[in-house]
Parts: sequence; C-alpha cells; structure tokens
Amino acid sequence: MARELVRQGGRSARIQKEVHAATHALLARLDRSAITVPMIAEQAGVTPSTIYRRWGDLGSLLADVASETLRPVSDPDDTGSTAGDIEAFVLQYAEEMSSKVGRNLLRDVLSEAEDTAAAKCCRYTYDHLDTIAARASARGEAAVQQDLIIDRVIAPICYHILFGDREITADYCRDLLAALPATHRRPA
Amino acid sequence: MARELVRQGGRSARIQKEVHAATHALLARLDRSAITVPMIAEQAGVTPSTIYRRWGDLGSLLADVASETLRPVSDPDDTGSTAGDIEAFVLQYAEEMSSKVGRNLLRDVLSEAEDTAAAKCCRYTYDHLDTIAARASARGEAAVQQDLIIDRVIAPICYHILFGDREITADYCRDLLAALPATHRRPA
DNA sequence: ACTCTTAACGCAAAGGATTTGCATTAAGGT
DNA sequence: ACCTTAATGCAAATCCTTTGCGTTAAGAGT
Repeated sequence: MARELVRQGGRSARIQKEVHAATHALLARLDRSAITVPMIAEQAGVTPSTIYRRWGDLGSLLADVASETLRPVSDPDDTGSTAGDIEAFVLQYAEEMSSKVGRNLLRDVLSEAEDTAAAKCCRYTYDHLDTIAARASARGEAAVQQDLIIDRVIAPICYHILFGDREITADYCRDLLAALPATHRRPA
Repeated sequence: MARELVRQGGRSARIQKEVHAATHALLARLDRSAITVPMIAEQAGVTPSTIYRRWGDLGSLLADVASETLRPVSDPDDTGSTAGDIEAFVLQYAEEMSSKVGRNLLRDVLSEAEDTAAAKCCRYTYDHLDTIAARASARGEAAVQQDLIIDRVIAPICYHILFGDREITADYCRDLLAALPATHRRPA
C-alpha cells in the first residue's frame, strides 16, 4: 500500500493518477504475472525508482490500484424495499467479484501484509449496507443487521471465490439471502 | 504451485524436502517480505535455478509450503458427539488461522493465480468434516451438512481474518455455531 | 544386473528488476 | 517573493531471475 504523502497536490497527485492509469491499461491487456514495475513506469512516463519509493513494490501498487478500482462509483440501487435493496446489492457484488477480473482484484487486495487496501474494500461493503440501512430507517422498515449480511451472505461468497470450491450463481446467492431472518428477505 | 514431477523418487524428493525445510526455517526467523529465492536456495544447499525451474517463483513456493503446513497431522478430536466434534474443530481452525502465522499462510495460499494450493487447503477442511460426518453416521446421529458449516461458520471466520474487520474470538465462533440448525449444535 | 533415455539438476553468463546516492524540481508555508 | 524540504529524476551498484549447456541420476526396458 502506498504510504501517505505529505505533499498531496500538483505533481505528486498527477503522478499518482498517471501510475494508476498505466497500471489499469496494462492490466487490461496483459496477464498479471507479466506486468513489472519498469513497464508501468514507462507507460506512466515516470522512472521506476519513483514507483518503488512511493509504493514499495509491485504487490503494494497492485493492491492500491485494486482497492481504488473496487471503490463504488455510486450508491446501491434503490429498489423501494430493504429486502430488494439487499438482494440487488448482493447479486451485483457476487457478479463483480466472481468474474475473473474481480477475483484478481480480490487477490491483489488481500495478498498484502499491510492490510490497508483490504480494510478499504471491506469498508466499501459496510458503507453500502449503511446506505441501505439509512433508507430502511427512513421508510420505517426494520433495522438492517449489517453483520448478519456480511457473515451469512458476503462471507460465503468471498470464501468460494477465493478457494474456488464452487460456482457463485445468482441462485446460490438467493439461497443465502433466503436463509436470513424474515425482516431481511423478500416474501417468498 | 509446483508442477507435478515425473520423477518423484530419490534426489528430487530429497531436494523438495530440503527446500521446504529451508523455507520453514527462514519463515520462522524472518519477515516474509525479507525472504528471497536465493536465500532459500542457499539454506537448502541447492542452486536458485532449481527452485525457479520447479516452483516458478517465490510466491508459488510459499503457497506450496503453506498448503503443506496446513495439512492436518491428525483427524479432528473425537469428543463423543457430533456437535462437540464440530465445535472442537471450528475452535481449533479459528485459533490456528487467526494467528499471525495462520493469516500469513492463508494469504500465501490464496494469492496465487494457480489455485491448486487453495484447493488443497479447502479440501483439508472438507476432509475433516467428512471424518466428523462418518462418526456421526456411525453413532446414528443426524447427517452433518458440510456446506452449511462451511458457509455459516468457516466462511465468516476466513472473511474476518482476511479483511481484518473484527477479532476472531472463541465466543464469536460459538455464536456462529449456535446459529446452526439444532442437529449441529450443542444443546443450550 | 546392466543399459538407455531423458527428467531434473548445477553452473555460469546474460538479462532484468530493485535499491541507493546525489542533483534537481516544485509543494506548501512564511 | 522566498525558504524549506518532500518528492522526483538520473545513473550506478546490487541483487534477482532467466537461460543455455553440460552433468547426474530416476525409472523403464532388457
């Protein structure tokens, strides 16, 4: 993970953007194992030593980029009901993460010893559930139990993606959702 | 992950053992990020190129060693009841995996693109549950639902270890177990 | 037991990646 | 506008990784 910079404006910010963009571009057309720091540096128009000094090594840079990629661009869909919001969010999460690129992003984020990137990604999930919970309370619906959704739905999805011991289908996700307490699921 | 060797006896086997042992020894006294292939090679008394040719890179070797380390040395404890067996197994799993070394092993195993090591580790868990299930059926107890234990207990434990968003305590594990269907838990 | 084939290894040179010292540039504060 | 120093660029030094070629020994066949 990148250390926090003291100077965040101008050149530093521009270089960070260039390096991230270069990494994306390379990830899009090359296998992860074929990508090197000097390659990224060249594509970004910086010297390798800049990347080494800011990010430490390739793994940290990839983790940083991955956690940035996984940052949600918008709030989860508002379907009108809490159960619907949760289902929509979970299905989208599962689809995104179980794809080949999603699995790679997950791996990059989780394989760093410094778990800043992992914490960031984890927070995105909690944030989405917060948003859904806020809507629920605005509608006067029962409170959303975040932890239960993480433990009973998100966690098994991640487990199977990482260990590769089963396919993540929409039906499987719906089964997980159906096993939640009644306040969190759609009426059957 | 190591490719499968055509010749498995004599020298090859000895070298594999030496390299694994050397990796263990280094892992025990150095930070993972400080370990290199040449270091392992020297400690094992082989040339680096041998390691590169057999394992490909450091990550694959570490994944191989980690999956070997995680191989269980014995069957799960027989506590006399299925619920007891499950609880004992889960608590031990959680303790082993949530420790610093356990977390590192998990990371090493999961960060490889080739998921042979991950599949191996995953299988160990299933095998243990199989053993517990066989005992249950020998005792005439209800069948153990493997998948349910993976999804509802093992998966959340792994999720929180990997993302670092909460401590894994014995109480937390027991809470997960208590939420299982009655046939899988201890009487309250 | 002996031979044969070739997988796996050791060695060393070549090719890259990573680190580091020093000069330069430019953020952010005065 | 000036000053301090964080962050970068450059290049040399170091270390890791790959590769060609000769050697060793595993496993099959006789």
